[in-house]
Amino acid sequence: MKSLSIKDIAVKANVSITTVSFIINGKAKEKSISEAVIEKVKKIIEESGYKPNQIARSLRTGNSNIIGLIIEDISNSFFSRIARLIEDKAYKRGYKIIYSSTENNIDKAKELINLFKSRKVDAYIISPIKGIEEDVQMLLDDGNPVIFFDRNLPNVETSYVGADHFNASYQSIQSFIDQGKKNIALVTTDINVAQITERHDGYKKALEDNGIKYDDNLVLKIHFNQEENETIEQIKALFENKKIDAVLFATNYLAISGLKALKQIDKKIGGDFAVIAYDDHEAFELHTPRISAIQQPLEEIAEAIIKLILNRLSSKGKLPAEELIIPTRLVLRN
Amino acid sequence: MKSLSIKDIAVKANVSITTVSFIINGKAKEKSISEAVIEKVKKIIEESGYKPNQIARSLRTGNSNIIGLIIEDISNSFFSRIARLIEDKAYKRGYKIIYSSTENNIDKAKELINLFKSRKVDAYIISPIKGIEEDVQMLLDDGNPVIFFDRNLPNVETSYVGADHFNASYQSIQSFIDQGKKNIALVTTDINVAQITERHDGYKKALEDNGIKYDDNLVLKIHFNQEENETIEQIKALFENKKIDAVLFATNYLAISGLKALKQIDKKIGGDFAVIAYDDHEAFELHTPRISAIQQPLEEIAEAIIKLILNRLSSKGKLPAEELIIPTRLVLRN
DNA sequence: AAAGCGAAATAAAACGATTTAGTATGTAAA
DNA sequence: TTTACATACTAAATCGTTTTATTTCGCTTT
Repeated sequence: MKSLSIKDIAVKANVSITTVSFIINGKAKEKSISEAVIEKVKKIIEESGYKPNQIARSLRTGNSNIIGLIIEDISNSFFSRIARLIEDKAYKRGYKIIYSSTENNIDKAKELINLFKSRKVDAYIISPIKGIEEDVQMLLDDGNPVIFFDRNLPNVETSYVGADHFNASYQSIQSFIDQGKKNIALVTTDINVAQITERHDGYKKALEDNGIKYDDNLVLKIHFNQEENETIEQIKALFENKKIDAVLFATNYLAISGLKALKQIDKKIGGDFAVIAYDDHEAFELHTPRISAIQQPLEEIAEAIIKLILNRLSSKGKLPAEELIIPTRLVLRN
Repeated sequence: MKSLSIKDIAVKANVSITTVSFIINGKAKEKSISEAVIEKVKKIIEESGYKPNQIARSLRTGNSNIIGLIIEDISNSFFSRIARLIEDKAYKRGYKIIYSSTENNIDKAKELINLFKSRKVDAYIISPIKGIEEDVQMLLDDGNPVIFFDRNLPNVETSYVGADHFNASYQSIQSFIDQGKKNIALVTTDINVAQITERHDGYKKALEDNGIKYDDNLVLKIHFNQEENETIEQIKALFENKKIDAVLFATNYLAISGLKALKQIDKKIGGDFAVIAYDDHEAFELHTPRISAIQQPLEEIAEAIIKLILNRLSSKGKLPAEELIIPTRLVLRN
């Protein structure tokens, strides 16, 4: 069964397509359509269950009411939660979200941008990776709103919403030091993005400010796409070979692997060994003992992203790039 | 800057739009376009970076190469993992996924179906809830492929992929009984979907088959949309007021809440008190002691869904509805 | 009665692709 | 020489909307 078109409605109501279109789009008054006709047409639309074809509409108007969301991995709880919040908020304002995961693969990220471009999404929300600067710049040059979140690309001038990774990391290390820890390790990833280097820098700075010498041997960089088992082995090696009394995990999935590693070598978390994880996770509250974590205010981040996007969409001219750095919360669980 | 259209390419190459279209769509040979022209046009497309406007293409061909995925909640790890797998597999076959969460809200689910319909998605993958039968039936009547997963709606005849919830539940209870447990509780939700009632039925049947009387007081039905704190209080009440030596949690988020509750009342999991959770979760492996869980084979489920969808998309005629019941795996962690 | 004007409605172009039904040309078969 | 047919290519219709420009009509005004 073919679905109804505006033409079918026009025929049924015995008016022109134009008239129906004006009524659908709330321009009836403005275009001085008579009350009687408005009523008649609305009734027919109601009864027939007609819904305008969004594809035709998009083709004509050039916008899709779709926002593209490009993230690292939808199955990571940080991203899936943010996605859910963004989806909710966008939905309430009449926008749909399409999301897709890059898996930190530059080619896939580029492909996704092209795909979204050919689908004429109205705006892009991207958690970017290095190597896509040019592609993003092209989007911007074409006048598309683009918001980065979680991570930033220094050479691209567009708005950014993210947590204060540097300070979050700094404070965690400071709290270790306040507890009297001296040999503080950092387990991080080797992906080259601002958010990760900021976390690394905060670690360094906190040590230096407290007169502790930075030791590269206490920093473990895990390769992004490797098997979890290998990660666990590397973390075990770190703890077995070095004297360490505190560790900051730079992402929640690293922390999960780390906890597994600690369990395997039976290293207890407690008085003389402390752990903090970046990004909270359900497992941390439940763990015995409970694991301290840096919480990013997801709700605030999502809200900020949507606000920026909608501002850009509603204003014709280009707005200056804004940077929103949102403070994190260190939840110490002991 | 306006993006290029097929017309621009045609002008540049000094051929007709038709010719360009044939070449883009790989019909050049079939339509006997000369090798020289093919080369020339391809070169121009390459150099200019032209990408066909998918919206125009969709309008004309009537299909979008988009599959709509309607789930309960993308931030639930079961769904986000499935989503990721489906996305991956679909992507490799040239399909995009748009997903959206219903939050178990009938109106939102209906709205989503309409939204996807007006966007002309090629197929629907739905984890359905009661109350949307008519809407789905309309989709089917219009010839749209619809696949249910995780849950089924008995009165709608369409393909379904899901785990063997009844047996999973049955086996869990049987394993409790084999360990000598007698007072076995079930913590489940009050949402009225097949998958949840099947889990309940499996619980009942296993008890009966072992000569244990079913006791409604040992079954706690948690209201779906309530605050987690309330859930925890209810679970605490259950354990404090009844003599219970084993419990099956019917979803992973209930298990998470349950573990929190057990921690609060300091009830230890071990020899004389056993726990199994439906759907595995990272927290369970890490928990002390480790928590047993029923694993659904996500990869298999995703693969089955995609296969069914693609079959339906490639065959013109309607195929008979298929039901794929996939066995689960009970992982006992002690 | 002609001109002017506002109200009410519409015809037709446009968006950017696909596809049907051609046309023009050269060559082989009758 | 005509017919047939393959080759190489294209004009124009079409998908379902939005939107610009235009028409039609009745009513005032001069």
